[in-house]
Amino acid sequence: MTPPSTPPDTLEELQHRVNAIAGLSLGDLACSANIKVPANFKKEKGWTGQLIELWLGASAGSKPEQDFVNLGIELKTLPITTTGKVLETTYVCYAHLTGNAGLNWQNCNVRNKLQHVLWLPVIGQRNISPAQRQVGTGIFWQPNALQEQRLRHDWEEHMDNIALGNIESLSAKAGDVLQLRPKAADGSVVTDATGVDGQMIKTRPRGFYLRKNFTQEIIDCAFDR
DNA sequence: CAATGATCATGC
DNA sequence: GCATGATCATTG
Repeated sequence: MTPPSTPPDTLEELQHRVNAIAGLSLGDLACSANIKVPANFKKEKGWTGQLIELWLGASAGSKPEQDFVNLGIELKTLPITTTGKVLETTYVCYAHLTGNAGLNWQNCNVRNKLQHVLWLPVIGQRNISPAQRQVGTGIFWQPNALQEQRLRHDWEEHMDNIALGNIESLSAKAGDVLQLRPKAADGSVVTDATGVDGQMIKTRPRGFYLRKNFTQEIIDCAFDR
């Protein structure tokens, strides 16, 4: 088995690719693709995601759009335990801290990405080596009305705070399902933002993240629990 | 011991 | 620096 060289043309094709790697370990997938598996993810934290992208034929790159643009689907790997518990929060996208006038929930990047996502659970327990971690069954998900409402509520609250110059007092504690956290190579990276008095300030870049309770709910629902 | 805040790799 | 892929590790 080798990784596909083209993106999937249809949802069915994508589903087949997902089914083909379900149950396999990251070691199997890396070996078949001639890639070396890191001993741990202290470095190369995005390794799993990039390996799965390769196997599903996702268009690589850092473009702010879905992984499968033609299908309108976003791919997310989700680290879980063998008993199905979500281990980490999920990065959604970069948060712009200025120039957000005219941006609303309907046209924002968060909604655009979460409109239709393919969740791929992967064992992520640290006591299981990366090579041995198994890929689970893919879950095609679209937010229901209530889920979208909760996401929208948190998103609007965060965006209001950003616009009002409260970015420095915003912590990851805000938001029931969607949080704002630092997102940068290290603490030296800064970007423009609006300060409390409306002046331009420099602050650490932020990103939107999905809380664990939210993603847990998605997989529980998918496994009918 | 979960969650927040920090950090790693890569390609512009 | 921005944006993608995320997990690490200190701390409350």
